[in-house]
Amino acid sequence: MRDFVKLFKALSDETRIRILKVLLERECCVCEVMQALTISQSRASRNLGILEDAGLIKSKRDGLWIVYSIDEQRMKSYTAPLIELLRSSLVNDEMLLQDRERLSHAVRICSKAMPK
Amino acid sequence: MRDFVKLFKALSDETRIRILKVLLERECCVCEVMQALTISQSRASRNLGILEDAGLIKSKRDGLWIVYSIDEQRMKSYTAPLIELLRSSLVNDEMLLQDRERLSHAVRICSKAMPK
DNA sequence: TACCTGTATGCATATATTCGAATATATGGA
DNA sequence: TCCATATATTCGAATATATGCATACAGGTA
Repeated sequence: MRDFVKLFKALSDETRIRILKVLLERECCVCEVMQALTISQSRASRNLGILEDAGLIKSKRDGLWIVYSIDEQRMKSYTAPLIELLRSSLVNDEMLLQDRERLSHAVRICSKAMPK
Repeated sequence: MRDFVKLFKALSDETRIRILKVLLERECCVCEVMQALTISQSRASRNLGILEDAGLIKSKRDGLWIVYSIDEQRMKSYTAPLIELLRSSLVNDEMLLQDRERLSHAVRICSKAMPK
């Protein structure tokens, strides 16, 4: 039986919803997510891990970076309606506008870009 | 903006998933839910309330009883894919088989039927 | 090897959630 | 009005979750 509880738990957090919406725009490495949402590195990493563990996103290594993206393979199965649900809510999402704006200026090198 | 977090929080609990699946079978009053799942009265009432607050189910009074049911009106909007997701998982659900069996014997009068 | 950098994780803490037991509320009948 | 009963709510304890800080880990480079 599919683990609905784990799936919905992963979705029941505002930070993770924001991350998913940003990932619907394009794939991101951890440092881009933290810049887009202006959250800490550990917070970004941990929440990305929870989303991945729930099967909503996947990761691949690209040099020093770990790049996360919506798991299109799974989307075709049971997570598809969930992703569609998120997609349908992208309009008039003020928070997403800000996250997207910051993402457009995000760079892959964090330490210098984000002294904090 | 739709309150996804509240919606998914409501779904991220095994008791509430079981309740939803039972309600997909047929509408139930609180005491039928508690008998079907063999849970306490306060637990049944509280979790039904959470599901209702999230907009997944609705309630109507029938004499002494409050009867809960899937909110078909909302199903047509954004909760539809969620309900479909649940429906698709009804097969091979061992727990549901048991809940359903107990529901078939449930009666509307609790105090005598469930001395506990 | 040694070092730098991006990411993951262990730990402590603040907050949130869940539950049972007890109590409050609401409806219907005598 | 008074009582019985179905449901809702409050309270406290146990447990789970989210986060920051510090540190460990891993890949790239010299």
